[in-house]
Order: sequence, then C-alpha cells, then structure tokens
Amino acid sequence: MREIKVLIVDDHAIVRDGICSLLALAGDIEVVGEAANGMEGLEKVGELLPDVVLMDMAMPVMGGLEAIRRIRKEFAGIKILALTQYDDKEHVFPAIQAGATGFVSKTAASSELAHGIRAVSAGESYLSPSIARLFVEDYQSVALTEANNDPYEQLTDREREMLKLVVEGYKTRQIAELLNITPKTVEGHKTSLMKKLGIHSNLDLVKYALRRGIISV
Amino acid sequence: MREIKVLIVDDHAIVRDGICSLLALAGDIEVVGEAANGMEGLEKVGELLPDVVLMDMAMPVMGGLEAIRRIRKEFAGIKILALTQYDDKEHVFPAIQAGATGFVSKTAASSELAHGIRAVSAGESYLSPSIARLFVEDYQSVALTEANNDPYEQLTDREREMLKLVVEGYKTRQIAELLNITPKTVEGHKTSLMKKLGIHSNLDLVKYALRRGIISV
DNA sequence: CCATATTCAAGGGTAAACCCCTATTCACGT
DNA sequence: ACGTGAATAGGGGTTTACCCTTGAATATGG
Repeated sequence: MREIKVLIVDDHAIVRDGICSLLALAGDIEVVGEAANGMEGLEKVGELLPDVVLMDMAMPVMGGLEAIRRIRKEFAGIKILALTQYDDKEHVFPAIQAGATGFVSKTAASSELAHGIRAVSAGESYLSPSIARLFVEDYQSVALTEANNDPYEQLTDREREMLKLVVEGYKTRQIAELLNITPKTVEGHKTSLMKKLGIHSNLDLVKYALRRGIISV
Repeated sequence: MREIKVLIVDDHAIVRDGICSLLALAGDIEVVGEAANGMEGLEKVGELLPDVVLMDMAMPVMGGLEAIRRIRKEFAGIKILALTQYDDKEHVFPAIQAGATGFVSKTAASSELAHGIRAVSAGESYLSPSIARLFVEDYQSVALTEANNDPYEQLTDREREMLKLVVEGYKTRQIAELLNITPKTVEGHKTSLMKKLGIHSNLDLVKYALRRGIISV
C-alpha cells in the first residue's frame, strides 16, 4: 500500500518538526512538505499534490479558515485535517463548513494525528473526543430540551398524521383528498394540534417539525 | 486512577465475551456486567451503576434506541456508547438524539472500543471515522451544495430583506408596516424572490432559509 | 349505567395569501 | 438618449387559511 502523502501547514517550525518526526514513526505516512502560513500552504498544495493537508487554524498572513476554503475550491479531492488548540464551537464548526474533513485538537493524544490522517485519507472523518463532543451535543440539544414535557405526546394519531403531511408541504385540500375527508376536517385537526403545541403559524410548525426530526431540510 | 466500570448490552453471547476479553487487555477498564437485551440492560444499570454502558443497537425485546432513552431518563449521569453494524444516518442520528454520547462502528478497529469508553467516561465523545463522516457531511452539505450556483446571490438587497422577514414569521401586512410600503409591494418582492429561488410555497421558503442559515430552529 | 371527555368530522364567515398583469420612478451603463 | 433592472404601487379574481361553533361516535370514570 502506497504511503499517504501529507503536507503540514503551521506557523511554528517547532510544531512542524515535532509532527514530522511523530508521523515518521507511523510507517504508512510520508510528510512531503511544510508551509508556514495559508498562502504558502496553498502554493505547496499545487506543487506537491498531497493526499492530506494538516492545517493549523491560528496562523498569520492567511488563516487556516481561508486556506481551507481555497484549497477545497481549487483542489476538490485533497482532504484537509484541521488542527487547533481551541476545542469550541466557534472555532470548529466554521472550519468544517469551510471544508475540513476532520478535526484534531492539539490537546489530544499524539497518536490521534496518525489515526486522523488515515481516516480522512480513506474518505472518512476523524474528530477528537473533545471535538466530537461538540457535534454530539449539538444534535442532542435539539432533542433533549424537547424531551421533557413534550406536548407532542399529547397529540392524537390523527393529529400527528396531519402534522407530518402539513410540514411536508401538502395543502389542506390535498390532505383531505389523501385521507378521504373534507378539507374542513383537516383544518379542525390542524387547529387542534397547533393549540396543543402552542404554535400559531404554519411557519413555526415547520420549525417545530424540524427540531422534532419529523422532517429534514 | 479508578477503573472505568462498563456494562455490556448485546444479544449475542459471543460478541459480549469477545468484547469482554478485549477490554480486559486495556487495564483501566473493568466489565462489571452483561445483558442480552435492552430490558435486562436497564435493570442491570440500576443494580451495578456502571460508568459507561456499551449498547448494541440491534436487539430483540427492547431495542437499543428505547433502552438508551430509558437509561438517560432514569440515570442521567451514566454515559452510553452505542455500537452498531450499520454506519448510516438512519441508524446513527436517532441513537445520538436518544442520548448516546458516542458511537462505535462494529466495522471499526477493535482498539476503538477502549478509546471510545475512555472518551465518553471523561465527558467527551467518540465517533468512529465512518460515523464522524456522517456528522461532518451533514454540516458541510449546507455550505457546499449552496456555495456553487446559488440563486441566493441573484436576489436584490430588498428581496433578501423580505426573505428574512417572511421566514421569521412576519405577515405581508406587518412587513409593509415595518418598511413603510404597501402590502402589494411586499407581495411583489416576495413573488420575485420566490421565482428566483424556484420556490413555490412559504413552507419551502422556510426550509431554504434554514439550509442557508438565514434563520435557525 | 349515565355523565363527561375525547376524537373525528364538518359548516359558515372573514381575512389573508396567491396569481397575473400593468405602471411609474429611479439609477446605471452603453 | 435608450434599454435594463430594481423598487414601488395597484386592480381583480381565485384560493387558502383562520376562527368559532356544532354534531356524532367512542371511550372513560364515578
């Protein structure tokens, strides 16, 4: 199996050298180049065409975020593993949205680096435990706050059926035809379910359904 | 440092035994009990009060999903690491929303189990690379699909203003009053922006706005 | 067994949204 | 000077949503 070609982008020479020697021990990973900032990183990506770019987030000249965007745009196939000393939402999510495939915290065990590189190289992802926590909590925050005294449980089967169809985009008349009842009856259920949920508009109904996971965007 | 107490819940005795002996090698992990289904798991959690429950998803009698919900409800502090052979959205996200703190794929390297247990025990999370990928892609799908030929860029400033107000729940009349224009003008802009976005209902407008991050749930 | 609550169903009336079209003003670039 | 696109405004008609009330069937509980 061919070695995984890695480009290291970090503004500290000591960090680069440290990572370099760490990865040398892995055996299946080859560091093909280094860069001290995003601009330089972007150039070297073009020259060296690495499999994975190990990108520090906090850098002068061109920050990691902008560098990730540009690399993704010009070299779509190259995977980016972001590296940061801050494991909070504000730093992590923008990097992911910019196009990073994985995220390793600098506070993590050094063995994680190689794991991360192998994962993103294989088309998967890697998230350090402290980072993974952010993602998991983000998904749970939705469900958990609702989980308690959830008025959704108060709905009748018929009302849940209505709710689903309504937020899927069916008009009152269409639902009526689907269920072989009059539009007026559909409206009745709709009014009732909205009252139970404390919702007063079609719009908030959609938001509610999204939070509940009844539909997805 | 005290050993991490783990309860294994899986309907296959062979799997339980295998995991047991795997974890015995870790040193800092102690398997304090086993259960063959969710119901039994729930009981043993109460008896043994483990730090971490290793929960298989596919089980008879009481499935992993329901078991996770109950454990989370009755024993809020106990962490749950879900285990599955299917690494797709349909299996993973419900488990996370039910309250699992981490997720390990059965296709993953066996060393991941110990890593996962340590991570969730420490209040962090662990996601196998194939699972982490789902989360990362879910976050990126928003930014990436839109980033290209995005009709949003075609909207005029006024139209973006309308879009924002509409999806925030303002009625045509209210928007008109806010901006000191007639409701007819608001309708005009609304029609125009919907045409540009290829959207034909208020409902899809909300979904679009959510994907774009114009509003949040 | 009867009273009451719940679910499902439906009607009438009003208000709002939606659709198609037209028209004026202003700014911007050629 | 002319065309283009944006913002504004309106007419007229259709469709849909929203609010209040009613009625029947079906539990549910004292």
